[in-house]
Parts: sequence; C-alpha cells; structure tokens
Amino acid sequence: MTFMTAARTTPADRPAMGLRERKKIKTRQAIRTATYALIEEQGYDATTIEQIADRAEVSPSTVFRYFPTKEDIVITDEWDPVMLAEVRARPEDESWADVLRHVMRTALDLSLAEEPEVTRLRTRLAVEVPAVRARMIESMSATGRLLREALAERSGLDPDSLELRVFAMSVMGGLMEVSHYWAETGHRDDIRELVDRALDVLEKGLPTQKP
Amino acid sequence: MTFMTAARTTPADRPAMGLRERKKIKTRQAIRTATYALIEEQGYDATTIEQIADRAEVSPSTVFRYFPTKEDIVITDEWDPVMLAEVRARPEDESWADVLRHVMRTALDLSLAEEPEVTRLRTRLAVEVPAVRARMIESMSATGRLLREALAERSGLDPDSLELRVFAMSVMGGLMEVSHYWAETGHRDDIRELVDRALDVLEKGLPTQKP
DNA sequence: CCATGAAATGAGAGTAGCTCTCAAAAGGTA
DNA sequence: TACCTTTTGAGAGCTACTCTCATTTCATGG
Repeated sequence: MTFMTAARTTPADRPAMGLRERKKIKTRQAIRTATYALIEEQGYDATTIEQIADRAEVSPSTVFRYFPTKEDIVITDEWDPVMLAEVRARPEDESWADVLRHVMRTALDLSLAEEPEVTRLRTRLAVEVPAVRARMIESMSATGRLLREALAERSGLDPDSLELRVFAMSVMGGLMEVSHYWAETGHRDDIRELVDRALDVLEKGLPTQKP
Repeated sequence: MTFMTAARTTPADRPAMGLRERKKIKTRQAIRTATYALIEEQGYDATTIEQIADRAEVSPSTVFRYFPTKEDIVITDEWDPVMLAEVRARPEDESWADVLRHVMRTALDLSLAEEPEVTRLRTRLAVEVPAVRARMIESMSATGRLLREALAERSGLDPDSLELRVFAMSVMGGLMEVSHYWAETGHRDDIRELVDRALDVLEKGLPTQKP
C-alpha cells in the first residue's frame, strides 16, 4: 500500500540499537525529508539527487546506498508486514471485503494521523509523475502477492492459482484507483469512505447495472 | 492491451501514402524489428539504443524521434481504437463480461496469428524487466480509461464516478495478471482460456469460497 | 584506553537513457 | 530546376545510476 506514509520507528526498538543503527535511521529520514521539501519547492523533475544529497548533508553515493532509485525515496513504505498481521488477526468467518475494509481503515488512520501531508504528496506525485506512479504500482503488485497469501489461507485455494492471482490483482487495481481518484479530486473526499465504496464495487459489482 | 502484438498497417492505406509516410512506417518497423532481435540475442538491459540504431540503420536521434523511451519500442500498440469499436459493436444487452470475453478473444486471435513470438516476448519482458512492466501497466491504465467510457455507455453510469473507475481498473488489473501468469508458466496454456477463467473470477468472484 | 576489524561514507570515474540545437539531406510542389 | 518543408544526423549536455577504492567512523576484546 504505497500511498500510505512510511511508518516511523516504534519507540520500542530505540534503546536496543547502537549508535550505528540509530545514525542510519536518521540519515534515511533526513534524505526523505530533504526530498519531500525540495519536491514541494521545485517539483519532482527539477529536484536532482545532488540537491537532495546537499540538503540531507550526505554524498550522492550515500543517497543511492539508502534508496535504489529516486522514486523509491518518495514511495518506500514498511506497511506490508503490519497489514499482513492485521489480516491474520481478523476472525475466520469474516468476508474478504470486510477484512480489507478493516485493514485498510487501520492503516489509513495511522498514516493520516502520522504524516498527512506526506500521504497526500505521495498520491499527488503518483498522478503527476509517471515514474513515481510506475514504481508505486510495482510495489503494489508486491502487496498483491501478500494479499494472495492471506486470501489463500482463508479460502483454502491455491495461492498460485490463476483465479486467486487474478482476484488479488483486481482488488489491488481497484484500490490503486481509489488513491488516484482521491488525488485527482484534490483530496477533497474522506479517503476511508472512498475505500469503502470501492470495496463495495469489488464485492458486489457495479451498482444499478442494467439486468 | 499492451501485451498484444502491434497491428501492422492495413493494406488499405498503403497506396494513398506518399514516399515520405511510407518511409516513416518502414523506419518505425525497422527499429522495432532490430530491437526485438537484439533483445532475443543479448537481453533487454544489454541492448543499447546505439546498437538498435546501428542495426536499424538510423541514428540514435531518430530512434528517440520515433519512440519516447526504450520501453516504448517494445510495448507500443495500436489496438485500443480497434477494441473500442469492437466493444461498441456488441449487442446492447450483453453482459460486460461477455463483451470483454468476445473482444479479448478477437484481439488475441489477431495478435497470435500475426506475430506469435513477439506477443510472447512482450509478456516475458513484462515479467522480467521492471521498466517494461511499468510502462506496460501505464498504457494499461490508458486502456482502462477507454474501457470506462465503453462501460459508461452501456451501464448509464457516470464514466468519472469512483465506482466505474474502480471497476474498470480492477478488470484491467485482473487481465494484466493473466498476461503475467501466462508468461511465468512459460506460455504453456492457451491464453484465450486463461482470459475466460479470469473473466469468470471478475464476474462471479472467487470459486468455492467459504460462505 | 587503545588496537584491530567491520561497516559506512565520500570522491570520482564511467555508462546509458534522454533532450536540445543546428546544419545537411531528402521529399514534395510549382 | 528552384524553392519550401519535413526528416535526419551529429554532437553537446544533463542526470540517474553503478562501481571501485581510499578514508573515516563505530564496535569490540584485551
């Protein structure tokens, strides 16, 4: 779910870490922050890795050591394991749509509470910058694989079957479109509500369809 | 539907064109042919624009004049208008799933008949090369917009509504996964059959789902 | 508290995709 | 043949990204 904000480090693992790891996290965050700021100021394309490195006070080499591509600086997230756990925690007899509804809401609430502007920036960039959108979809299909696993456990179907694969990707495609819609309409709507409506469509098909 | 083979020029418009336009088409085709050949020989990444230009006997500048990116040389297609017309030609009362079934079959038959190897190469590259996959999904969402239009006409729903957008993209996501599945399993299956199964899932949901 | 090893960083060179500009060549027209 | 337009090639330039190697920074055991 790349359009959500990246999770911060939980306070729990702070004391256990040495100086080294703490510095790494700080650097990572510095690069991201610098990138977001520069993009807000000048736009995505006009922002170069060199500028990012300068503002984050690291070398360009270091930027690439932390993020494989420029797009990844923007879209990387660490939510997948969280969401997978969330799925597993839902009751056995709940429908997949309700499971997703619940999981998405939890994730969105967290994300919007932590860094609402970043969440919005991300979705906006996904609409405006093809490369970012591409990378985002890419990571979405990774999430799709996880969703497949989860659905396989619940439905008893083979996770590698065409049916489950198609199903999972169609759900992801639909959810992706929600993020797009949200950004394109200027983030006016409540995205949680949009997600609910999308899941209705995915569950029950188009409304008021001709017989 | 980027995983299908690009349509050749129909014989009809051959005589009407001057030398200039005929040359352009030949150049375009030369670049594509050179690209496919080089990729088969050395792989996608190892193939540079310079090599492509050399083999196609044009300059690198010209390659970029014909195709905006390297990926586009591989995935560009001209099927969308054809498919849209095909959709419009289907009877009013046919379900969207049947419409898609029909249209997809027509397109696939054409594509497989004309250049089966290219069709396979494309789907394989979409699995193996992230950049190609990204570009392919990109063009898929353009097709998604067309599908939306078509579905709007049939259902009477607003083509810009969240519901229709989500629906169209979920269908495209599902169909995309078919292409992936096909390539990942070594093109062993009959893709027309895979498409049918996928549309069943999209229409009726997962089979044998727990109540 | 210091020496030794490991990990992180920076500097710099190199590749390739892609853009832009401008002059030469080829096609169309009268 | 002469003139205009379109297409092409040559080349310079930018930037994302990779790789290598020397230097610095942290961790650790004596």
